[in-house]
Formats: sequence, C-alpha cells, structure tokens
Amino acid sequence: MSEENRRLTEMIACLYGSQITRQSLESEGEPPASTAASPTSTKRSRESMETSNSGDANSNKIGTVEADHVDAQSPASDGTCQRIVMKKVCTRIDPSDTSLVVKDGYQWRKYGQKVTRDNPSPRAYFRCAFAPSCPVKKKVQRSAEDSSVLEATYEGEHNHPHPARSSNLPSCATPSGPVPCSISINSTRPTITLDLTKNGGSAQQPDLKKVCREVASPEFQAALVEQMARELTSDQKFTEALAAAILRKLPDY
DNA sequence: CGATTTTGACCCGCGC
DNA sequence: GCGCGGGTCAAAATCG
Repeated sequence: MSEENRRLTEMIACLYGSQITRQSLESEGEPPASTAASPTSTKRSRESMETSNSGDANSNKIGTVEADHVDAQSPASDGTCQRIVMKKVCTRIDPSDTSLVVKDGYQWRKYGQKVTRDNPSPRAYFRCAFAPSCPVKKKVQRSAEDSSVLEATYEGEHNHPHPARSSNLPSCATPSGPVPCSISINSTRPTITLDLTKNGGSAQQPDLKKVCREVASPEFQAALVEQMARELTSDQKFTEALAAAILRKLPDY
C-alpha cells in the first residue's frame, strides 16, 4: 500500500470514527447496567472513571455498529461535571465461536466473567492492557436475541495512541447504518471529508440490533463499497490526483 | 517463569 | 435490614 493510500484510508477511518461519535445514538432500551457510567459504576472508587470522548473503538469480523452514549454526571455542587463515554459496538460473529473476543486493535486483559440475569450468555469484563494507566474498560456479551451478535460496551477513553491503528483500518470503516455517508473530496490536497451526519435524518437509532443485522449483510457491504467507489470516481480531480500518485509510484512504467 | 485467563468469593448499590 | 445482582478481586490454573 502506498503512503498516500495509507494516509487516505487513515483519514477516512479517523473522520468516520469522529463523526459516529458525534451522532450520539441512543441504543434502545439501554439497560441500567449501561448507566454504570453514572456514579454507580464507581462503587469502587479506586478507579476513577476518567472523562470524555473517544472514537477509536472499532471491531472486526463481519459487521459492526457503534453507538455512543455519553453519560454526564449531574453537575456537582462546585460545578464540575465528569463525563464518561459509553460506546456500544455490535459485532457479528460465527455463532459457534464461543470466545468473547472483539478484536479492535487494542490489547485487552480479561479480569472477570459473569452470567447476568437478563442474558443467559456470560458477560466478559476487560481492561485495556496496552497502558497500565489506561482507564478504559470493555464489557462483551452475546446478544440475548441473536447469539451471532457480540455486544461490546466500551467505558471511558484511551489515554494512549491506538497500538494497531493502521493495520486495523478496514474495520474502522464499517458502516453504521443504511449507507449513511456522503463523501466530498478535495483533490488539491490529500484530504477527504466524510459527512456521516447525512444518515437519513434522525440521529435516533430505532432498533440497534436490527441495524446490526442489516449492516452485516453482504448486500449492505456491497452497496457501501459501490457508493464509495461511485463517489470517489465521480470526482475528476480526485481521480486525476489518484492517477498521478499511482504513476509516481510506478516510475518504470 | 512471566503473562494471561479462569472462576469463586467478595463488595457495594439498589429495591423492597 | 435483607436479598439480589452487577462489577471486581485475587488465587489458581493455563499458556507460550
């Protein structure tokens, strides 16, 4: 892969992630456990759940859907307000795959597993093992309704760079809805802007699990690729710049 | 032998 | 106050 291509895909991935983060999707029926980001999750105060935002959790395999839930604690009397990101990621897996592993490029260390009341499949608890001080935690559990869907809930923000950012880019670019993105390309500079706010209007996510299934379908994947290709090739400046870049990399031809 | 996973016990908040 | 349930700890087991 050329440097330019790498940069392009990286920018796509970064932009994609940040836009999704902004969508603040409300996952349906978020169970009280997920509000663990609220003060209840800090029952053991030794780990103060640090603040705010991240956009780098992404998963692998067949299809994913992300939903952010930024919980704001009620403002303290002194006016301080801690914010904790709850990011939910659905990953379609092989139903026969019993491992509760969602590969997202980060190193995770499992520290617990528990069977919860509302779901017969066990829930696994992970901490980020890449950096000892990283406060991010992850809960992974199969969907109660569809055992081929893994639901990973991320809490907090990584305080270190993504250890495998570039090698994981394709999975970053997994879609979050029915072809939600519009693409504008500025070929005068290697800059691509993905406008993911145009996802059919409402930022609400009526049925997250349904979307998970939809996203995982080959038809959807093909449609997304087709749309992206169409958008890219429809911009003459971009194709010219791409051709020039390719030619530069192939001096012998 | 160190790192990681497993798993039962424990802690703590919440509802009754 | 008590029981339930989610989350975490930590010793033992396993792995590379």
